[in-house]
Amino acid sequence: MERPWDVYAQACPTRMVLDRLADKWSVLILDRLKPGPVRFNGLRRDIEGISQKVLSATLKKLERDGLVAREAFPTVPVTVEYSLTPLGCTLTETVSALAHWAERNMEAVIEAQKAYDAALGEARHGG
Amino acid sequence: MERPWDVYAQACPTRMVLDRLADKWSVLILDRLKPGPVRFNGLRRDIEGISQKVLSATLKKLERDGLVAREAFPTVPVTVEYSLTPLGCTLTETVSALAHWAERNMEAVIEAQKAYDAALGEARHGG
DNA sequence: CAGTATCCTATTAGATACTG
DNA sequence: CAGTATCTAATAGGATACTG
Repeated sequence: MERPWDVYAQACPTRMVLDRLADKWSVLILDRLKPGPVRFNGLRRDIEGISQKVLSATLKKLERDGLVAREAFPTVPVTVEYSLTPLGCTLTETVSALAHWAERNMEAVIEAQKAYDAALGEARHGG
Repeated sequence: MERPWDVYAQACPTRMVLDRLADKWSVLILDRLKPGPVRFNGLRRDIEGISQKVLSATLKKLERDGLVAREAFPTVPVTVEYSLTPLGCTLTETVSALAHWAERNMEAVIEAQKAYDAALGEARHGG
């Protein structure tokens, strides 16, 4: 069963790409992979709060999109390294810009939230 | 009840901001607001596939974050305009970069997906 | 026009246990 | 180590009806 979003994503592929990026975990994984290859459990440790299941699923999507490469080494037990593809590299530059924006403007956003919430409280008491 | 994500978002506010951006609808709304103010039903029409409920909720979040401003005019029936705040404006520049990346690399992503899916099919038949 | 409220289903995500 | 499978709880989102 297709959801409306899927239908529109097909009509406008940009949305499809955006849909992949519009995922907090993807952004975090991409960012974590920037310095170099990382193993599955390394990612799991670094990205606090992500479950094994979601990490696995997200990596698969990123691999399918050609953003992340998976390489398995025939050790015992098996070792698997995830790294950025060239395509993934170009993306992380943009993603970094987003992360930097977040860092720079985090406080402004938090202030805005406080003001908004305070105004709501005012409205409730005063009106 | 707090989900793990919320806990980590509090510890790392960048994640909180990222969490807001990591939403396909937010990106689309921000982008649609770039040229100038748009009314509620205007957004609803322009952003195909979004429901009234989700549009309303997303706009509220964006307003709370100080990214979008809401102005109501005392007409009958009431008219409401949504526009970017200065903070929202700075964000859209970064978001645009992301959209442009998507446009430029859309084909590469689709090719990667095809290759990935084909390889899976091979594996199933051959292995 | 610009929403809110309600109901209900579908998808997601967490916990846990298991495997090569 | 690097996952998959299964079950379940929570949430998001669509459809619809209603309001100032």
